[in-house]
Amino acid sequence: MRKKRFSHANPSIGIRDVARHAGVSPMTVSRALREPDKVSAEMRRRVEDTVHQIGYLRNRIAGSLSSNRSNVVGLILPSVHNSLFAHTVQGISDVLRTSGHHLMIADSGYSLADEEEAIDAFLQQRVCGMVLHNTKHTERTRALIGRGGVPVVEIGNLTPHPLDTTVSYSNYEASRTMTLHLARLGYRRIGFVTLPLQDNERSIERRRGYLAALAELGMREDPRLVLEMPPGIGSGAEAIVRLVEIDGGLDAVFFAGDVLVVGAAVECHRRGWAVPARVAIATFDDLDILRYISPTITSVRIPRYEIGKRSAELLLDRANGSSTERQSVDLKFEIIQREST
Amino acid sequence: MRKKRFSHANPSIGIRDVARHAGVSPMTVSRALREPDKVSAEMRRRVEDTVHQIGYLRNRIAGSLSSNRSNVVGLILPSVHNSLFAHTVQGISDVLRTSGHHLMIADSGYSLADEEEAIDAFLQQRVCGMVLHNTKHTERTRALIGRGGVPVVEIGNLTPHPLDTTVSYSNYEASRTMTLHLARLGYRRIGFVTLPLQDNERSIERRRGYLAALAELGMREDPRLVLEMPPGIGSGAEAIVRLVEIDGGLDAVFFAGDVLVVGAAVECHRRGWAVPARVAIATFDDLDILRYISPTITSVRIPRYEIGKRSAELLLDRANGSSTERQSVDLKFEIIQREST
DNA sequence: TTGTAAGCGTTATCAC
DNA sequence: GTGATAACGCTTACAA
Repeated sequence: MRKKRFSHANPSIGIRDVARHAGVSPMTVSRALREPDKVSAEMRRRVEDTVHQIGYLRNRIAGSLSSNRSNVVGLILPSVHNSLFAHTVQGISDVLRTSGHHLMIADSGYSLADEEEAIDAFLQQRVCGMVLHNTKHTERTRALIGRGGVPVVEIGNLTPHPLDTTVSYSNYEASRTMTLHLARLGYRRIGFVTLPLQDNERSIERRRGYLAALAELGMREDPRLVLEMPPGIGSGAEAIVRLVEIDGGLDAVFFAGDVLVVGAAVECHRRGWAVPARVAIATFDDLDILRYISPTITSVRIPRYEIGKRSAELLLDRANGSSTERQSVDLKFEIIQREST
Repeated sequence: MRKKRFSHANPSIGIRDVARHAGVSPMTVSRALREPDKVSAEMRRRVEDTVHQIGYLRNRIAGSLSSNRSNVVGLILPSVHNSLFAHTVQGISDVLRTSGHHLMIADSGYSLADEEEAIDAFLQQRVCGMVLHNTKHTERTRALIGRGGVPVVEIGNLTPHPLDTTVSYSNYEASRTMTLHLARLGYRRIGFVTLPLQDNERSIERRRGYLAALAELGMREDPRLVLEMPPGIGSGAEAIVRLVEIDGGLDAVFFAGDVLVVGAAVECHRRGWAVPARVAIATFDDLDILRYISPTITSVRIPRYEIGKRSAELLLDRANGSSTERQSVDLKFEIIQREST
């Protein structure tokens, strides 16, 4: 016997209502909606008609509980705000949409503790998989994911010890390669501007790549030529001025990310410093604008959309059990040589 | 008698396990976790300890089904990719995080049909509210929302006939005001570059505002001075060239959104067209970069972060029943006068 | 303050 | 191909 509960404000139309109206069992309705092939053509039509008639809306919450499966993927970004991630999110979103999945986004505010909290929350929501931009995590995060039984893809860096699967590129190699590229072009005193290093494996790896290149080249590392700056256009402008003023011999600066280089380019223009004659500049992240401003700016191109796409694909493969192996997919990078170097 | 289902791969730890270990009833565990105040201090501690010990993870799916409440908000954007939305998403995200809610994002690809599909999906997921950027919708979308019983906030335009609540600014007024501003500065032949108008109330309203201003000023509307262009930097460059070449008397161009104006600025610089002497330029959306490039660019400033924040706040008020009235909140805009005009 | 019983709306299982 | 039944893991309502 079913009792009515008073609390439910929304006595919404359920699968049994559809069943009653169509004169079939709830189970048949459920089948007709989820696996139309396992139901006779006529039955399918009858159910679909009834659904439209009475305006039935499937309850995925109930479905998920019953089937112990969900169609929601969680994504954790250092910052929702940062437009660099937009391409990656689009890649993920595009894949999920075509397979009937949904995307939940949280930001970790560049803090490992916040990431942990977000992961905990996602696990409580029983997401079917997670994409993490970070590759550094708290102990408890690793523990949670370890026993969570939920597939995870890390995308910020091709880390040597992934939690599970990783789809990315090597920040170390990209940074090293660009530095070598600058040296090959003849630059001898190369400055480096990094984003905050705290808890950020990507920044740390980029700096490591820069230093490795210097070592290979037999160039002496000079701490005064390495600046740690917050993100932002103004930050890049400030950085180029400080570097040039510290060292008259400086002939190139590599900006390790964000829009720093845009500020630098503008500032050079403003001060009449010829680029690349007076100082060459290069950057990570092939922002659209780099191709348009004058001089056009040399950069590392990262396949951000592709990273989103592939990571979502692999995640879904793992989530539906069609693949069980952990992978490390290296999507590489390119050096785009332009006028600024 | 409870039968075991064979299908469940993850015989995860449930609330009854916690209850057993702690020597209390499941109900008490539930209370201790959701409403700690309604439980004795000692009981609270005992439950919390047990939770940590056995590694229990709340199942929100089950909770939502049972309570007929959810803590997930759905957001539908024309394009996830577009970085202009980043501020708004951040505003929403910040509010949701502090109140224990989650954000699900879908994109409608600038198509009303896709928006409808996304809304249908969100409703199936039983979101507790939705934020829509679009203000134009299909019939069925309106019907779905009408009977959905789920609060909705529209944010793209302060539309006169909102589905429910709206938090935005008037695209019409902003565009009109900027056009009047240009006229007041002495410009007499003002071109207008709009983003695609198809199904986009924002673009349509902006053009309407421009035309209204011309009428007020007694300036004749010239269809050749109105260009509809796709978004993108290159698009803006192309537009300025076409407009200047069409009409030698043109003395200003108002770019109605996106990064169009950046392309225009760069192109003017490249061709040696003095800004604003040869042609003045202005735009919607106070992108960071507009303050840095030379000349700095006049723009409409829209409180994007604030729109996200306020819309999330109102949505939650509606969702938890603490407010039942539909509102139209006008967050206004500002004209930022800079060197380009 | 704590416990008991019933049910949230669906799906897995197994029988027909 | 279709249906009956028992869960899924939690919360509501009410009793103690």
